Amino acid sequence: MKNIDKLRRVGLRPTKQRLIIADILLDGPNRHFTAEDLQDEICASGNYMSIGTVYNCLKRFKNSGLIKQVEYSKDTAIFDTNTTFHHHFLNEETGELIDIENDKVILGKLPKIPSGFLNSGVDIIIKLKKHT
Amino acid sequence: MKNIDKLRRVGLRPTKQRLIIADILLDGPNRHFTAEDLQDEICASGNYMSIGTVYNCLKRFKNSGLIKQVEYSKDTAIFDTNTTFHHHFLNEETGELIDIENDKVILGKLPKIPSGFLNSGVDIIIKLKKHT
DNA sequence: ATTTTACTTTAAAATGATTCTAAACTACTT
DNA sequence: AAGTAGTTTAGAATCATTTTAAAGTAAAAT
Repeated sequence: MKNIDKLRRVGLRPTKQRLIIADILLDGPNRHFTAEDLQDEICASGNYMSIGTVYNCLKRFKNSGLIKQVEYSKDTAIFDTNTTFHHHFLNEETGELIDIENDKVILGKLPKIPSGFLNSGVDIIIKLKKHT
Repeated sequence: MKNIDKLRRVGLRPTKQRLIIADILLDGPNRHFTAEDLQDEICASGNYMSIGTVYNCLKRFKNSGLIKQVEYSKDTAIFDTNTTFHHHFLNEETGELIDIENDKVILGKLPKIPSGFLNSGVDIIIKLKKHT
């Protein structure tokens, strides 16, 4: 599907800037990135976009389900083009994330959900350090 | 054990400010808190401490293993007096965290750890939303 | 006990990520 | 073609956190 239609389908007006970002994010392979990473790529593609617009677009893309935001990043927000239900390895030294597809993990036993609440998602992070 | 000895045992010089913080954190029941929460409690206890010192102490307490830092907080660092291996429920509406003791969860299947790396810890977050 | 040394605290400035603002712009509707 | 509602922009503002450099303090050495 063309990116202009992906935007329309989720109710986002397809502006020039959103299409630039969609072309970068929604076609290639999955990846993890920050707002600044994306702005650099926009520059590298010969375009320009204010950092405010980059943040604004990322928020809208996320709220529309076109991308996800990784929940457990410290200083800087990390976004993820993989919108399926999945988990992550985290390289503790570099901060690098690697996807773990959902079928690679099975939770054998879950705790009792506090009453009045529903489980609305499980996130698993497996931290990695270099083998000695 | 007296807090002055808990500090000495991990190699932290027991200054007046570290003892104030130790008295607040290391005696009562487990809790989750931010640097600002702690500064408020220090005030409430009739003491004063600059926010820089609060951050500095929290970092040293964490590096010494007296407290932990919750990995998946967005804007503000959240600390945890529960230093055992455990997981969390996250109330998505309020941001409130609830501990899940380790024996309440069993991982039935783990993904293959990338070669050259060791699993250095697993963090599980179960997000909660209010039951309709 | 006094001096010395290394570590700690402090207020304030600096930083860095993110959000807000208000004006200029543009996609869509009429 | 004109109107309107949503969008982009630069720059200011905000907020958590870190850094700075000077003043203070705990522990070690005399």
